[in-house]
Order: sequence, then C-alpha cells, then structure tokens
Amino acid sequence: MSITELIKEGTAEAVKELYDHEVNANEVNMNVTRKEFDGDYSVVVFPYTKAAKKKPEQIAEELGEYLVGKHDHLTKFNVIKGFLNLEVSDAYWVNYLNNVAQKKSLKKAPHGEKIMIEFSSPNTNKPLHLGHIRNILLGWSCSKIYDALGYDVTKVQIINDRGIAICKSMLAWELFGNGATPESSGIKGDHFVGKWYVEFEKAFQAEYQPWQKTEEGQEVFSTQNKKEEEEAKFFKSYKNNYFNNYSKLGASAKAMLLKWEDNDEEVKALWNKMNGWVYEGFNVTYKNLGVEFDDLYYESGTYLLGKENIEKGLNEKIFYKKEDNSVWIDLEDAKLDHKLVLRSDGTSVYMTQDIGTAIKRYEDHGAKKMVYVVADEQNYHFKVLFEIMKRMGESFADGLHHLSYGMIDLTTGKMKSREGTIVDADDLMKDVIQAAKENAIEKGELTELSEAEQNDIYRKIGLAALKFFIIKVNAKKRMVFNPAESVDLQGNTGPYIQYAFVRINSVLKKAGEIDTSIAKNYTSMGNTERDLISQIFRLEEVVQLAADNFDPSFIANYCYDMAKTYHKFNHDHRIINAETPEAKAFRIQLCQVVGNVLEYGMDLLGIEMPERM
RNA sequence: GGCUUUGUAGCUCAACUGGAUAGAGCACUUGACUACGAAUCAAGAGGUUGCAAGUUCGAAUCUUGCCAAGGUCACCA
Repeated sequence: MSITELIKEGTAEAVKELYDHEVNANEVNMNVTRKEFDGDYSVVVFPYTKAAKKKPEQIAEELGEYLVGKHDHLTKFNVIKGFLNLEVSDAYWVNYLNNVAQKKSLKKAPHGEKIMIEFSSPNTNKPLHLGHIRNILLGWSCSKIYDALGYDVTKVQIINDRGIAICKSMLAWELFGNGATPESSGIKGDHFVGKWYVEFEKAFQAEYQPWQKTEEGQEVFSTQNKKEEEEAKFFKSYKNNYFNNYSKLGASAKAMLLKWEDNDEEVKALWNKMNGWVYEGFNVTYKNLGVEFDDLYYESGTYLLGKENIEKGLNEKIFYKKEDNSVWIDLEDAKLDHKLVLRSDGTSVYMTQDIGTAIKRYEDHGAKKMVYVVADEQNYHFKVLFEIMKRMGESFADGLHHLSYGMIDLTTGKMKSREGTIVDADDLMKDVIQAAKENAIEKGELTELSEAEQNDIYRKIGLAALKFFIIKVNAKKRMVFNPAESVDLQGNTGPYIQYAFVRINSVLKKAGEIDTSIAKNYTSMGNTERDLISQIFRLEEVVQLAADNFDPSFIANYCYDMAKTYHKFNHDHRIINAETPEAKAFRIQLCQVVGNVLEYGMDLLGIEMPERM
C-alpha cells in the first residue's frame, strides 16, 4: 500500500473506530502539506465535526494520535485549525526512492485496450501554422501519455484533401504556373501549393473589385443590399455569392470540382500531383517537430461510406428527407438542432464525411476509444456528430471524445490569413532553433563538440522552448503567443528543465560508478530532499490526471516544479562531496531518479533532453 | 439575439478539482560564481481572483444575475 492510500484508509478506519462513522477511504480529504507548515500530507478534518460532535482541533488531535500510534511510517503530527499535518518517516521515503531507482521503466505494462487519437488534420491547400502546432503537440503528447499507461495507441490524421479549396490552388497553378514545380522553384511542396492558393485569391480579387463598379455590380448592390450596409462591407459579405453566380474564376473552380467528383482523369492527375507535393512538405514539418502517424485517412476516401450509412439510417428513420431531397436529422430532444447531413443535390457535407470516417476507422482498428483533437470552434459539430453516432447505434459511440483546445492569439490579436498574420510552422521552428543557437554560442559551453552535435543540441533546446511554451498552458484555454517569450530559455521554460537534467548528468558523470546500496541508511533528510521524493511519488497520479483530462499541461507544470526543486537542491547540498558516504549515495540515487523522471515526463510532452547544453 | 467558453499581479500562466496567508515566470530593484555547470539560487515589490448576491465551518473553484471578451448558430470545412 502506498503512503497516501495508507493515510486515507487509516483515517477512514480511525473515524469509524473513534466516532462510529462510515467514510469511504477515497473520500478522505487529503493533500500535500503546504510549504509553510511542517509535515508531508495534510488531512482536512472539518467533514467529521458532525459525526464526532467535537471541535476540529480536537478531532485532528485524536486522529493524529491514532494514526501515528498505529503506523510506523507516520512519525509525527501537528494540528493547525482543522488541518492534521502528518510527517512520513525518512525510512519510508528512502525506501520508496530505492524502489523507484530499481525500476527498469516508469511506463505501465501494456493491457491491450485500444485508443485512437486523431490530430493535425490539415487541409491540403496551405502549409501548417502555429494553430496546427498546438494541435499536434496535444495529440502527440496524449498519444505518449496513453501509451505510457499501457494502452494500444493508434495515431491518425484525417486529411481534408478534397473540395473547392484545393481546386483553387490547382486552377491557379494551371493558369499561371507555367509548369513550375517545388523543385524548379526551390519552394517546399506545401508552401508551393499554398502559394497558388494565394495567387487564386489575388486573381479573384482582381476580377471582383472591378466588377463591383460595373452596371451589373451596382445593380446587385442597390437591389440586394437589404441591411443598408456600406458598399465595401456589402461586397465583402457578398463574396461567396459572387463566386458562385458571377465569377469566371469561380465557375472554373467549380467546374473543376465537378470534374473531380466525376473522376475526370486529367483533373485527378493534377490533384494527385499537387497533393503529393503537399504531403512531401507536411512530412518534413512532422519530422522536424518529431512526430509521426500510424495511419492516414483521406476525406476523399470516406465520404462515400458516410453517404451509404446515411442512406441506411434513412430507412431506419434516424434521418428524414425534405421535399428538396436534402437529408436531415432532428436532434431537438438532445437540445441540439436539426442538422443537414446530405445536400439536396445528394453531395456530402463535412458531417457526412465524419460519419463515414468514424465508421471506417472502427472497422479498420477496432478502437472503442477515439479522440479528436480539434479546436474549440468546432464544439458544436462534435456534439452533433457524437449524438448522431449514438442514434445510429454504433458500438463505439460512447468512447468518442472531442479534445477541444483553445485557439492561439498573437499579442497583436488574432491570426488571420487575410491580414497575413499567420505564423508559419516551419518559419517558427527555424526561428526558435536559431535563437537557441545564438544563445548557446554566447555561453560557449559546446565549443569542443562537432558541428553536427552542436546543431542537434540547438535543435533540442529551441524546440523545447517552443513546445513547452505552448503545452504548459491548459489545453482548453485560449492562449496568447508571444514570439519573444517562446524563445525564452530562463524561468518557467523547457530549457530550464533541460538544464536541470544537464546538471544531473554532469554530476553523475563526475561522481563515476557509485555503490548506492547504502543510500537506505541515510537518516538526516532535509526539506528539499523530502520535497523531491514526494514529488517523484506524485508522478503516477499526475500522468493519470493528464490522461483523464486529456491535458498534458499537468505534466508540464509537474516537470517544471520538479526541476525547480532540483535546482534548489543542487544549490543547497553538496552531492559528490557530501557530509557522509550515506548522504552521497542517497543524493546520487536521488539525482538518478529525478533525471529519469524529468526525461520521462518531458518525453510524454514530446520534448527531447540534451546530455549537455 | 439563442447556446457556449473564458475573465486571477503590468504581461504570460498556476492553484493537486470545495481547504490553510491565492502561487510561479517574465519585466523591475537587490544580493550570491576561485563551488558538482550562474540557462542557476536567494531576497524585495507587485492582488477587492471582472462586479454583486447566494450555498457552507470554508469559495478563484459550486448557483444565480449583471459586465467584458471569444466561439458557434451554413446545402463551408
């Protein structure tokens, strides 16, 4: 039994014994004692005042007597108001540390339960940006966390490879590209295709702006401007209408989409070629970010399955058809709305594809748990999707989860492609690594290493700064991205934690081979040393918490706290020249375990540790 | 407007899911390298937790009402 279980069960038992009152052990209100008080764990005794009919202080005294009297590992207690502060014996902690040190792995044994995690999920018409990075870090980290808990994890992305957007890129390339390729122009594939998407928008505006001044445009403005908006504002909101009903470019793009859906050979070939460029580009970005996937799904490959299943559901009266042939589902009794699932022309919408994809993925992998990492702007969409899957009677419907995260703002406001404020993923990574490099050169610690080794360290530091900056924030909250702070290497940052690890390495190396078996005999543990062990003890709980909440920020904050305590420990205590051989052995062992825990925790966040920096 | 999320130090974030005097980092002021790596440590200053009621031994956390910001209410994805 662990020490926390012992305290909880002991307290429950004591309350029963002393006051004849039943409490469930896991309902015992206990937490880590705050720094300013003596003790390791505190039991809150207020809840027992009714049963005991005594004052909180007296109850705490009585419970303290009982627990310390009965359990060897609880040595002392003190009472402040309604709080019973218990002190755990050095022997328990020393022994606990020793047990952890013997473990080969901090991971849990595999138990085979399957979970699938979808993240990244890009469109093929633009490169990845800062928003994707948050998405990818969350998805990747959750995958690592569930893997560490013994799950059989499958990482997937669904790629939005079809639709009008990619047709715009294709059309622009066809019209203005003169056969250029990423190779010929020296541009990374995804950026290359994104460039033609932007070119399309330019050409479209060049067509749209003059049209607004034509007779036709002015007539539209005067007859359809019901809200009496100003001209510029009206035409802004009229853009889609113009695209669909007047624009030559719009008509061409739509014609291309129709050809695509009709399996036109030429269009499909072009589509394959351009998407291929994009995937090459994405793969470079993923590799640089240090992530990979087990399986890929393409909307072009699942939307038909969605349609089929909707037809089936139509027969079962889960869906209904309107007079215009569009298909809907009525979710009003689930406090949702009526939702369209097939257009009147029979073509599919976003929801159609997601229905098909969910079914296909279950067929392929059989995971009853399925996590979608998607920004919170789609909360409603996923509520609806999950409700639909339930009504379709899918066996995996209850295991669906939307990991909804807040979008990233810049210090200057929102990211908007229209205003050119999108932070590109590749540029960003390059920048943080460069900043780390400049800093490291200034420090001059790495001069005798080869250039390749140096670059590898710069990469690890830069990416740690960036990744930690993003992942330390509670996933569901919106966050502000400050580029200057994201390359910070001091304070609450990734490199601060890396530095603790590097210091540990350095000490261990200098210490050489040490017999740590006498660590158990160490009897004069200081507060910082106790803090470190008690933090190591919390690891399991924190990982579980992060998994339950689908939120790696718990682990990020945990790693930071631990690194902080380590730095203090490293500053306050001599390790190699410790006062006694026992102290030395103990501290070396402590360093080993802290190092392992930090490396393990950071790995769960997708952050690598350098040996030195 | 309906539904929904978020308001904590100048800024970026915590607060172990209802517990003690609300904590870190950045920025600012000051001290510590001839020490196992100063990307560190120590100290100072900084708060009516948006506002107001309520629930209770106890509220940043739960309830309600305001205020402010975001998201969403497409035959877009």
